[in-house]
Amino acid sequence: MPELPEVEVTRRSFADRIAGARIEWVRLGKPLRWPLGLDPQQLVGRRIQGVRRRGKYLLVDLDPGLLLLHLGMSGSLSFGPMPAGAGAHDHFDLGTSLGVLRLNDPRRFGAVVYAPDERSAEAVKLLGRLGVEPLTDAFELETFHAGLRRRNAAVKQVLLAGDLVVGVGNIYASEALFLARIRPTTRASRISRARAGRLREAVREVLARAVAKGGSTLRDFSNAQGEAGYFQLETMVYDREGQPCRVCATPVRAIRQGQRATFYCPFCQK
DNA sequence: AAAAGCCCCTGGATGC
DNA sequence: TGCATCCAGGGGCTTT
Repeated sequence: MPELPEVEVTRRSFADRIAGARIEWVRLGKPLRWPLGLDPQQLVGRRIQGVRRRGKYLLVDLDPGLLLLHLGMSGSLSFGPMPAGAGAHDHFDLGTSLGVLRLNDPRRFGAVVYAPDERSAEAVKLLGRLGVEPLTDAFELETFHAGLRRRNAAVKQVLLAGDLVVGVGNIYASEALFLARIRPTTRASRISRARAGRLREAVREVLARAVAKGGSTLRDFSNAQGEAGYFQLETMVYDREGQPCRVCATPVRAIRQGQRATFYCPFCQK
């Protein structure tokens, strides 16, 4: 599920509602990817100042400290009135004066990690290698092209790696490469400046559109208000193997790169 | 330094 | 209906 658009949509769906809340209790379910890193009781009494996003991480700013929250492959958050009970996959509850923030994550690839501040070892370990934010002015063509040129791997895998640019997961990598008319198997080092420019624009376009559509709900994604997204209804190639390309009607092709599915149009993408 | 594989975990779809 | 197999939106870690 959650790539940059889903995480950002989630953030927007509860950030304003939770800001200013006081933490009153914490409930932990089964272990997530990493331990919280702090006695949960230590969180009680702290105020939530706001919620930011970095890549696919949510940063819940506390006073003091912060929680780094990741949705993994199957996580979703909800924030609202006290739920009746906890389900089998509800693995983290933050009870606050303004409502309960709950992480539901069947596969438990997600995580909630406490860090004393953004420069602490705990935070740097998770955020330190992240690339530039694609929807900001910091995503510059010069730097992007230079980064691509020094990588020999397939451009799709370089996008997924997240150290050049963050937030592009498996769905949006295929979609962005389609928009840019670049074949996913192209070695990043061989992408011209002009094509890098197209790719940069395509990444921004596809992520911004997905945010506007509330993200993609493939199986079970919903934002913290329980609302589904609709971007999956307009994907150009993702999960459309054998179906006609929406531009040229050539059947969409599926391949595997690094144990992940890639979709592209063999006619439109060179 | 970069790239390729492995693995964490559960559930849904598919095939026999 | 039951069981085995494969696949899934991520990404850190280890090995080449």
